[in-house]
Amino acid sequence: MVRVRYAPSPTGMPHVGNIRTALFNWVFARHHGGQFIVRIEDTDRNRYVEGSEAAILNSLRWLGLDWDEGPEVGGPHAPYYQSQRLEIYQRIAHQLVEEGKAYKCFCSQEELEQMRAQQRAEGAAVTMYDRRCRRLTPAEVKAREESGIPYVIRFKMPLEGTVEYEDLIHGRTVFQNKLTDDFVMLKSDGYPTYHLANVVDDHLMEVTHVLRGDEWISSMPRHLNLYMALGWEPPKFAHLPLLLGPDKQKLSKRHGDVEFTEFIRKGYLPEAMFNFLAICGWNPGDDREILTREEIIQLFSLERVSDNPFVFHHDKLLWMNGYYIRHLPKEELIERCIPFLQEAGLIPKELDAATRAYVEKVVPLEQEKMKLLSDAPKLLDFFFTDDYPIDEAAVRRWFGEPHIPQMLEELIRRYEALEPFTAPEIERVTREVIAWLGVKGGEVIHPTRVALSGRTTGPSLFEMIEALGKPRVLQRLRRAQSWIIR
RNA sequence: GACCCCAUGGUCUAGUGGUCUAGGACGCCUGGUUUUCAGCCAGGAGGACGGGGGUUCGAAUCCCCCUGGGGUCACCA
Repeated sequence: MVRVRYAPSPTGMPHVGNIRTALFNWVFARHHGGQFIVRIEDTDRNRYVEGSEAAILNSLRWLGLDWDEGPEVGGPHAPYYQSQRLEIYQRIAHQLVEEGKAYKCFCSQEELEQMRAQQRAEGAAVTMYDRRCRRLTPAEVKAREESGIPYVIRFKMPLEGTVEYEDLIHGRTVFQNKLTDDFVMLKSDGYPTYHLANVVDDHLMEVTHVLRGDEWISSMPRHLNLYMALGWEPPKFAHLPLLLGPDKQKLSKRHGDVEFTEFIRKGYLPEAMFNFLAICGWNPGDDREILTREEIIQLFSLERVSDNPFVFHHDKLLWMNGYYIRHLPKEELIERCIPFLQEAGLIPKELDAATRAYVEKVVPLEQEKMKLLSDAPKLLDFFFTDDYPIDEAAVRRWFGEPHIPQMLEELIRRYEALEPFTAPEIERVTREVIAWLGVKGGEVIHPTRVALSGRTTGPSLFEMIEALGKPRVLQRLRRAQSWIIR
């Protein structure tokens, strides 16, 4: 039975790279008919960010990544919050001390800083804990404990030898033990560090595969040695390629929009995000890139996960989102656009039947142009309000043309009498006006569009006129008469 | 700096010794369609596969070195 886990730390808003890791774990579990566990690694009391856990869980739900064990749903290995499992880590840490595999370190922050400064002064490019407390005699330890000096528990890294493992993505990797210092397992506040808590929980929760970012590779000697010291069989490891910013640095806040909730807010579709995240470092082995969730689950394999870092460019995501929007059934598109139109204040929170019908008529007109659901308000504002931007340059371009006064007059006269007020009929009479004026189609169509929407681009004109409705059209055409430049 | 990871057009990726004069996608350009934009359709530019050595009849594909980029070196995860 495959068991994987996503182990976020509630120290900030979730990040795309982080959610990508969650998605890979979820897909891997579902592919193998295994279980997906969510475990909250809230062991850093200083960096805890209120609300981030909810944001993380909501992001998973939004993407449709359901978890078999974890917060809210519980499970056989509860609790799934590390802050509620402190006794376990403490017990194990002290057990390792008793077995001589770990030791108490009484060095203060100041002392450590001093040590590092000293090492740097001596020309060391990198500092390493000098293991001074590892050499303390039992009597010295006892004395310090009795005088109440706070301590941490450090793991005794082997001073020589190597550890190696077979990474499911990178292959065999070897590390020299002497290069890693005696890392802290248990902090002086009694909380475990990532290394301890992670190893302990992955073992206790019977995790079979650890899929996490490449940045963790360098922690492998710690984790491997811990597993050995505890006499536990380590799970299989697969380190996923890092997501990079356009400058090839590890993706972070300074690269702009990387907060996952920001993508949700902007109007990306969950199915598009799911698809895109899945191909961030993975491919099905053929030319397909647009894949359904089912296809991804079915085709997923760690062998097809790339081992080179992935530069995250928004272009392609945006394209893919537009693709998914274009392929959305109309009713679906309408439902998803409504909240964005409400948010923009274009329609009320409570929709009456007439407004709803109007929305249903208008939204599909711009479906193919939308890249984001949040484009809807910008694209459609003039349908809902008279307070929309007017392209002044376009007005100057058209409203000095000699045929405009007559054109407006004719259009108003004919539209007013037109029944039914439908696109084909509107097109018919508009073309009559064009013929009557003896001008090219565009010379009527373009200025009319400007008169009705304030801009030079938009939906197909006749459909747009039908949707706007006769009263609004007449009112705007009359207003446009005041724009005429003589 | 040390250790580790990575190296195919701007970006993502296919490619696991010959079928590659390197395929696909995004982006870019051109043309077509159309009342505009978008979309759609059709074309196009852009890589001698980071460099150098090998191995081999034959290498983008295997090996070595170099170079470049990245990650990690906390009582953060």
